[in-house]
Amino acid sequence: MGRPPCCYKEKLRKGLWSPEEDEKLLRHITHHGHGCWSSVPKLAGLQRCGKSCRLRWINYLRPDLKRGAFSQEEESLIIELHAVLGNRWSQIAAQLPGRTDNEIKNLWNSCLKKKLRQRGIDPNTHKPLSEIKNEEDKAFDRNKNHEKSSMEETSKMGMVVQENMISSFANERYPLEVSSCRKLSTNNLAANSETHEFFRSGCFLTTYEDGGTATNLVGDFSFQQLVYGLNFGIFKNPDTTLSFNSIPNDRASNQFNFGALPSMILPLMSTSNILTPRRVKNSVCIAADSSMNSYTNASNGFQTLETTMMGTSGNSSHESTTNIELQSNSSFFESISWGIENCGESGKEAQIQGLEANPEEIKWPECLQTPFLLAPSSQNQCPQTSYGEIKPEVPFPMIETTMDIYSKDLQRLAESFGQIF
DNA sequence: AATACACTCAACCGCGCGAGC
DNA sequence: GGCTCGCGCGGTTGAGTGTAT
Repeated sequence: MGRPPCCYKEKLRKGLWSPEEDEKLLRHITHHGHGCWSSVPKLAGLQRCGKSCRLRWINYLRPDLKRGAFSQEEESLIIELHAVLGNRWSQIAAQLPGRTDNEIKNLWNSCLKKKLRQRGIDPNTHKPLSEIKNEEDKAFDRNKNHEKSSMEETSKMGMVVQENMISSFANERYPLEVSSCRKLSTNNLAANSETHEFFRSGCFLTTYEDGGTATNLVGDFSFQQLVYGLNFGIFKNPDTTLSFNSIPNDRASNQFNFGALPSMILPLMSTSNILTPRRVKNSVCIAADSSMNSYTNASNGFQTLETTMMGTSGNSSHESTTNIELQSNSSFFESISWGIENCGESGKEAQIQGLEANPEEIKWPECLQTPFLLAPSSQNQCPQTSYGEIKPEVPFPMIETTMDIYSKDLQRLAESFGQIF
């Protein structure tokens, strides 16, 4: 039990401040500073306690206060900071000039918490609400998927993964495993604002000796990351090497290795570019948690998959959201099921060479012959392109996509590691 | 128009902490 | 070391306002 409030000592006013009171307090502090708050009311001629005066000054009268609604940037920053600092409102407020802890706290409680929940994120832990459920699902899927083993399908799709190449981050390993490749049902995708999947992943920003750069995702791959990878592939440097969804570089040998998803992108990209090994100059790993929601656009039937990636490193944190809009296609969604082939080096080489030699002969699952449409969610006028019709020489829409934003944000994170790319 | 409900936000309250005695 | 006091923080409240029925 703390001390009784100072207001109990005397008969002091409580409640809302009148303009006259504001005027008195403002005039006093402007001329004399606040000094000892407990003496302010007496000196300013107010029937208030010092605590109340202090609060009124800090939250309302202070001249450097920023008025008006919070910007999107401010909201994002608050979410980022909250992920790191929790409910330390004063520390959060210190990062937002002109904003008070009280203001931020109110915004959080009335608005931001709700927004996060709508994204399927627990505002307290900043982890997806579905995490526990997903873990249960994964445990279930692990058993099922191991039974039916997707080796054959994996081979068809040219997916090659070496588990021992997977780097760890945050002192943990997130090995690729079949169980993480959860298949989504159409019903799930049709649900409104549902978090489908949560995956922990590492994100690598890599520069190559030939001057190229790449963003590699690694970790607990999922179907969503496949879509994520498509998003990367469509809009980011389509005519050069893309390792966005590859297994991370094997640092021991400084060798770039190939991942599970490029085969999905092959019809869109130059095969040789994707598969040509490149020597790594530098690479930084960023730990990240991600969640994905889908929304259905009733007017055009498009699914918007919204991926939110939250990364932390040291004292900094980050959140970015990527949207990709897909036209619903039940056969496509239902049929995607891919796994990992933990093959040896020779097997990998053979597959790579095979693909390089005869990229046209890649066997695609029947379902993937069904065209699906891609368009950036913010630009519905973007050409709707059947992936089967895309030719490498056709220029891709190079627009400021969310992926570009994402890259910038990753850059910020990378800089927090003290590395410049 | 009346009522209920939801939401925002200013302000209050309790408590922890550190300084001073 | 123990006590008092002031400051600052975070949780909570409740008046005011907006919106739906």
